[in-house]
Amino acid sequence: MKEEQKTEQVILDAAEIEFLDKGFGLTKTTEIAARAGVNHALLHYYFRTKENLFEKVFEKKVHELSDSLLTIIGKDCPFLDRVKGGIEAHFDFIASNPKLPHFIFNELIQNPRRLDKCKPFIAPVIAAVYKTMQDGITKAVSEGKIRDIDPMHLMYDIVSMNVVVFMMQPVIGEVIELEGKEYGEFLKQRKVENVETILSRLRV
Amino acid sequence: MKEEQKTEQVILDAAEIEFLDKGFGLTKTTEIAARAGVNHALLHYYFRTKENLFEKVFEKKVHELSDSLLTIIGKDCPFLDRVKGGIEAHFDFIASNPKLPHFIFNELIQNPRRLDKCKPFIAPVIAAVYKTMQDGITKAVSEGKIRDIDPMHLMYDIVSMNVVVFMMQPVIGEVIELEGKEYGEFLKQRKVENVETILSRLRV
DNA sequence: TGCATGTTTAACAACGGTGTTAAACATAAG
DNA sequence: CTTATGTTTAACACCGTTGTTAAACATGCA
Repeated sequence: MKEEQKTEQVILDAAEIEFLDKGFGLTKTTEIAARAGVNHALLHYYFRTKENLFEKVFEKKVHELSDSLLTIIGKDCPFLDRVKGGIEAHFDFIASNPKLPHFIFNELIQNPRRLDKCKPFIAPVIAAVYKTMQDGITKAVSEGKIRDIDPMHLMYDIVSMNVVVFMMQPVIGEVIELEGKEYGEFLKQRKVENVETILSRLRV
Repeated sequence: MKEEQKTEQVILDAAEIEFLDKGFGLTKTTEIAARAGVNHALLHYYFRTKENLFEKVFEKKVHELSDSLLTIIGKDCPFLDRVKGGIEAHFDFIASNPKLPHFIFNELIQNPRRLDKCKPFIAPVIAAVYKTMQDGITKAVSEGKIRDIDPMHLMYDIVSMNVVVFMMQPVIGEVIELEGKEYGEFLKQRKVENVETILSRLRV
């Protein structure tokens, strides 16, 4: 029975890699099985359909992505420091999961029906982040520490800056080398730049 | 012969819509034919293969997207005004072609071989924008009008802010209504916010 | 020992998508 | 009128993918 769970997990791990790479529509169950080092009949034995298997992976990934928004609200400290920490934490998360945003966007575009299933647990997270930010902003503004900003726009600013870096990585990776920079070095600079840009927007 | 070109164009237009929506892998040639109001045999008569048809569409789209970078360099005027105009023009372009960035990224991820074919005409555009920006920045910095910034980062900042708005539209569209805002209104605000954020980053 | 469960093997059915072909038809141009 | 070309119809071959099934095997547990 331990063996049983282990195999299921091996298949799930393989499926995660394949789905994240190619999306639902272009992933072949046979290749998942091959990656898992397992017969393709066994995959159907455990999950019956590709759709079932996908949903398990997808839900997990949606949770990971929406939870990542929570990293934007960091520890309790002066607002600007908090935003800085939040941006950096979020940046690091995306750096560790570079394919995640594109994967989620793509699946939701390709099959909007999935949106209904995950809206219930995305919405509260956004609402929570929104509220926490709102409080922080109101306080910091009243203290004259920052300029006013709609929390939704601040979230968009942060997510935009952090996400695009990694979405464009496969495309720009080689081109950037033409400029003589290592891509790793560029990423480091980019993190600093993202923080600096958002903070500039906030500073009075 | 006029008829001939017209039909070819009708097919290309239909293909463009389908490919932009679903990507190469998930688009069916039969559906392209159906949308074009044309028999599916005729499609093969004109283009022989799905791949051929796709390449025609893809090249056109890559050109559109890379050329859009040129809109960032607007008319000749004080640097900050120029950047403002550039951001707005770029924003408007993406607004008119909201599916374009995701489409291009997706195809290049799915089939990196395509990158080689379009790198030759993307690279010069980036280089041109880079150089023009570099000149503008150097001058404005020496006049004490802006803080220094790497042109590549400035490009990234602008593209990031503008692109994500429309990439997340299908996902966030409904959620944002919960906040009581019209999405159209949100977009208008977003355009202002993008300009403001970038300009804040530049101002001394 | 024997049973239950996990796993493999191998073959198969069903389906859908790509691309081909041949025959018929429409129509404009010579 | 005749020919060339664009177009439709309908049928087809080919292939890959999903999902199923039956039989055999391995292994641990009763």
